Amino acid sequence: MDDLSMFKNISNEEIEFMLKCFHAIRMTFKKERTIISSIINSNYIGVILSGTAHMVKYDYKGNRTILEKLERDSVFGNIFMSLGNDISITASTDCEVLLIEYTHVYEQCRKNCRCHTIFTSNILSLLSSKVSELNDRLEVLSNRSIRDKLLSYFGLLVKGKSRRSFILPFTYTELADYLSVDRSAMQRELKNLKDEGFITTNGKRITLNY
Amino acid sequence: MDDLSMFKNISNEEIEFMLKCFHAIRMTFKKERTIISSIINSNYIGVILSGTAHMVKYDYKGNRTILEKLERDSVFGNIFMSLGNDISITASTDCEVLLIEYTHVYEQCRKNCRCHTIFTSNILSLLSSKVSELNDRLEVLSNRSIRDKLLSYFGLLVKGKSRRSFILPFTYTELADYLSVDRSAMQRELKNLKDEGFITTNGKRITLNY
DNA sequence: TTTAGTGTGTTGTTGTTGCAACAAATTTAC
DNA sequence: GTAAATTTGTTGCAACAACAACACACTAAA
Repeated sequence: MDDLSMFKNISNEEIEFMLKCFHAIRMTFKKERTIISSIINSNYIGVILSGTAHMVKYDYKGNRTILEKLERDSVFGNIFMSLGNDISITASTDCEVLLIEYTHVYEQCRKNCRCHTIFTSNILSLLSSKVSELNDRLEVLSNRSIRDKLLSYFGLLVKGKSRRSFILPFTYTELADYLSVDRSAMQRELKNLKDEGFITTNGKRITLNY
Repeated sequence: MDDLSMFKNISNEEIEFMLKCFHAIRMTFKKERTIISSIINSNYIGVILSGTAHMVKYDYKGNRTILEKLERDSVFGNIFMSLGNDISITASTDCEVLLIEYTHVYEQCRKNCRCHTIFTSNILSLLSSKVSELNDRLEVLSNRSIRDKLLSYFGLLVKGKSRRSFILPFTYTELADYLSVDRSAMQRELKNLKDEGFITTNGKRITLNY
């Protein structure tokens, strides 16, 4: 349990104590079952303990978009993403989740435990990474052309790395979704980038030559 | 001072005490001056006390994107937005800001003051709203056409309001930047929407007829 | 092993968007 | 109150991207 980001630097004994204090709920969900109901979604913060789940969105046409893939350690709840009627979280395999009421995140109880302070600080860190992630995506999407979106995204993937090469963490179809562009148009642009020598690809391995 | 979101539920005396404890810095900036320097940006969280500022990004072609408009109570800093070389915060009028070191947000000092706990909780709230805001912007930008971007953005502006009418919080030039589209193309699309009867405009007041 | 499902790669066509350029209106500065 | 700067509104044109449609590769299931 102490390997979860939200419990970082908290001992297992302390965690056990906190979870009791928080009246945390442990639930299991069968594959394909909906984890988030509107009741839960307004008051709880959840973390996946085992299995995988998808955060999905249905648009007005009924098209399903996977907003996020959740696995052990992934956190969800209204603080991280305003979950409206159109968004839900569904178990993609059998999975186990831990649910904690918001109140405990926002307010320290009287006891003023050391672990609670750390817990809050951990949630703060998680939220901060979330913001960073969203900002990255925004930076990519704010490019006007597919070419610039691709280059901007590739730039993020090699940022801070020594080699200007990386393995795409998506299928190409998913990449098009992430960039919010037409897949075939993206494919065409990738081809152009290859032909012009800007990039070299080998399956999902992409190398930037600039 | 106690009207600022980050100091919500904290008395002015406590605030004064905290600011001393935090070694908070108060600075003023003349119009058009850059507020964020790389030194400040890595270690501080800032809040605008008076005046207005813009968080802007320039891409390699020189296109300007307004990432955010900042006014009294707006908070900025790396937890809220990874500020790179291409992003800066510029005073759009003379303004005054308060700067607090990160350390104080993440870590409680020994004293374990009530106000510090509340302060952290307030920052948590702010971050959470930030996430929500970014998600909104992402939803807008993930639309593939200018028309859908506009309609999606207008939809957000009337969400929860009784009247399907609002005053645009931007100039039209700024709106184009916000949507990451060409201004003239956006203007053309607005004209189409008007001609087709979807919207009615009167200066910056826009009414949705659907 | 066949079949269904999904991902990849490609192309023609059509509608949309970015760009450049300009005039008119409005705001801001002096 | 006038000049300067910015915003708004328009248009033609060229470039671009979405869409649709298809073939092929690969994977998983029956």
